[in-house]
Amino acid sequence: MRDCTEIDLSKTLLDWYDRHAREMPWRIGPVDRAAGVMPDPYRVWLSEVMLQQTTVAAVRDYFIRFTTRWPTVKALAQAQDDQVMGEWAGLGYYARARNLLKCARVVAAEYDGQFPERYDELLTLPGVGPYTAAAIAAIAFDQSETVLDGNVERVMARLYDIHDPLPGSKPLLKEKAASLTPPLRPGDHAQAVMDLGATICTPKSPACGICPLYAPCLARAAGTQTELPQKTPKKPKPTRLGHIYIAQRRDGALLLERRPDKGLLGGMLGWPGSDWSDAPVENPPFPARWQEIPGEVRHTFTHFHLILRIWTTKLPDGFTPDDFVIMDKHQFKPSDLPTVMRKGFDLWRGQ
DNA sequence: TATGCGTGGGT
DNA sequence: TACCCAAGCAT
Repeated sequence: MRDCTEIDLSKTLLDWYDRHAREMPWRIGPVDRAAGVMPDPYRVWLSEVMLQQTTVAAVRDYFIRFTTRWPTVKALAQAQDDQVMGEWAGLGYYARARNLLKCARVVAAEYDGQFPERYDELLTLPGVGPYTAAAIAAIAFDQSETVLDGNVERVMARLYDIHDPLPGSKPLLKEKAASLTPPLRPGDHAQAVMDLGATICTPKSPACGICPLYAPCLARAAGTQTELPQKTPKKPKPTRLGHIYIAQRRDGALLLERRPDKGLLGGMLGWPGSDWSDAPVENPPFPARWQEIPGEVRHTFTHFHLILRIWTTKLPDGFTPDDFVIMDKHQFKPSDLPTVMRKGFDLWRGQ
């Protein structure tokens, strides 16, 4: 049972959304939605997976390329793994791409290409967690589910002036968010809260002066909005070192490797190399006169900084070492590489 | 509950 | 520069 205040807040938010909703390739705007147009669940799912920990600006072009190449979940389910990994290259968190394919194949095979509509059933799909399941149920199927992402956490922490630190405060924030979720237009409501968090209730300098929730916001009243939400402090990132080896044949073909599915950059194409550590052990893919090229690659992952040295040599004709991939000049695309590997390629090509 | 997992943009 | 942050999930 909700009291009148939450209903009022929800209506205020929807009114604001009706006027200020952002346009996105995967979104059905409030006007079309009011006319009965519903989004394609495949596109909602794909966009939500891409948007996990990733900005709208970074996702837009990837989403267009994916949906152009694979317009339906059945089409995606039939794609080859390396084609999907290549198309995902540069977007990061590559386990998402592997789970994307798994999920597409489950939906194609077990659901005849129709996404399930219920939260708990969505939650069983690979790569679909509590946020994404709620987002799909609310946005694609207008079910009254509550999304809790970074935006919603921030908006709720401020609206209710909650100082308990994340992630411990998640249950409380979810409870607050649920109390605002309306029985009607839950999809628009979910997108409204997230739009508010992305454009008004921003992390650094929230635009409280133009916020539709200015009046009821407890943090704004207390002047604590920029301190919220509180987060437990992060650990410092160590710096690791490594070597990579780029070998090219006379005809231009390159020696690469497909990385194992588990772990960092799992399933992606990359250059053969050493381990990444304080004292990496040099580990060329075959014995040769390897030359170190000037400069280094610097890259930062989620939990460590990396400095890579680049070594190069000629790849002998007719040489096909086990556990490596030889890519012809015309089939190799730098854009198929994860960014750290593309940086290595760029440095090598530029010298 | 804590940790591993990418990348690019903003300040 | 060195953080912080972004529509989280799997283990």
